[in-house]
Amino acid sequence: MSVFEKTFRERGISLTSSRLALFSVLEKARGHLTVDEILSRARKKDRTLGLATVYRTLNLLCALGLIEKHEFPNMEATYERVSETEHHHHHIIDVRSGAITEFSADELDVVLEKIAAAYGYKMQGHKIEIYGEKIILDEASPKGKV
Amino acid sequence: MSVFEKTFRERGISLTSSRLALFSVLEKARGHLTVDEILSRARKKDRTLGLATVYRTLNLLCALGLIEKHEFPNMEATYERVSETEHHHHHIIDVRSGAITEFSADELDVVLEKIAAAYGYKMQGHKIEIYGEKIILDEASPKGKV
DNA sequence: ATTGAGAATGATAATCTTTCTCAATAAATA
DNA sequence: TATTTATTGAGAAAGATTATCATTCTCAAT
Repeated sequence: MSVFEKTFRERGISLTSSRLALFSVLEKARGHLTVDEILSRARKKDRTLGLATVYRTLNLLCALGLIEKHEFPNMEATYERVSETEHHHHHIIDVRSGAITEFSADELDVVLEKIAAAYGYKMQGHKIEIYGEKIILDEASPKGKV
Repeated sequence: MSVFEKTFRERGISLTSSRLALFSVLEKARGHLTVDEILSRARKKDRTLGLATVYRTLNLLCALGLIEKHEFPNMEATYERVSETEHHHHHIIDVRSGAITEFSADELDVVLEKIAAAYGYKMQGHKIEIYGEKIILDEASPKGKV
């Protein structure tokens, strides 16, 4: 049984065919999915799935901590499964292409926790985004162009 | 002359009464302002100012690096003047109240730059958000409640 | 298996924020 | 001051998400 399904059962939340179709898409997917990608993939399993149900289910899964929503500037929102095995990760956003690269930086957690504490907060979560440009190893320069 | 005005002159960008009204609001304000707050404050100076112009000018000021846009989950977007004197800062978001606290952590910049470099990126900007709950110094506990 | 109460659904309307369109206006330059 | 061009305001439009509501489904108790 999938983790999503297990969580729903444990919590006594109804398992419907819409939800199972969405579980399958989200648990199977690698990386970030937009709402439309999620809808069209899930419709292959459940032909009548509606957009509102997708939003409702995504919100529910976020609230349960099973998926994460990502909103980067000038980009469509995306959703991603929270892995049980992999660490919490952060993102490098390519300012040119919008490409997303993930990285982990667990060593920063304690630093951020201390900062939070210094301001009287108990840290519950954090988010780091690096915006940058891909370094292109220049193939032209060596030729000595003026 | 204000920094905003100076920048516009240097770049040869038109100075209109709409823009001057908005400059005054943004340069004077402390902290984060929503679009509606900005519009209503600026309308006191320029009675006919339109919403579209507010958005256009905010986008322009963001592009020039004079203000920053902040978008936190489930909150209205806010804008904030980029200070010439203060450092770049980050945010602690109170998950209960939505209150925003600012902090600086320049020592993390170099760490993030290294991470970016390790992935082949030249860092151009970064954003750190800490989500947490305010620690309430409990006044009841010391009484020894069971 | 059947039932009944409540939860979930799909379709669509509504909402909210932001951008677009375009005729009218204002700014900058000569 | 005339001319050229950019900017403006108003409202339409777009895009994303949520609300509404009658219908359908789930699930525990029969």
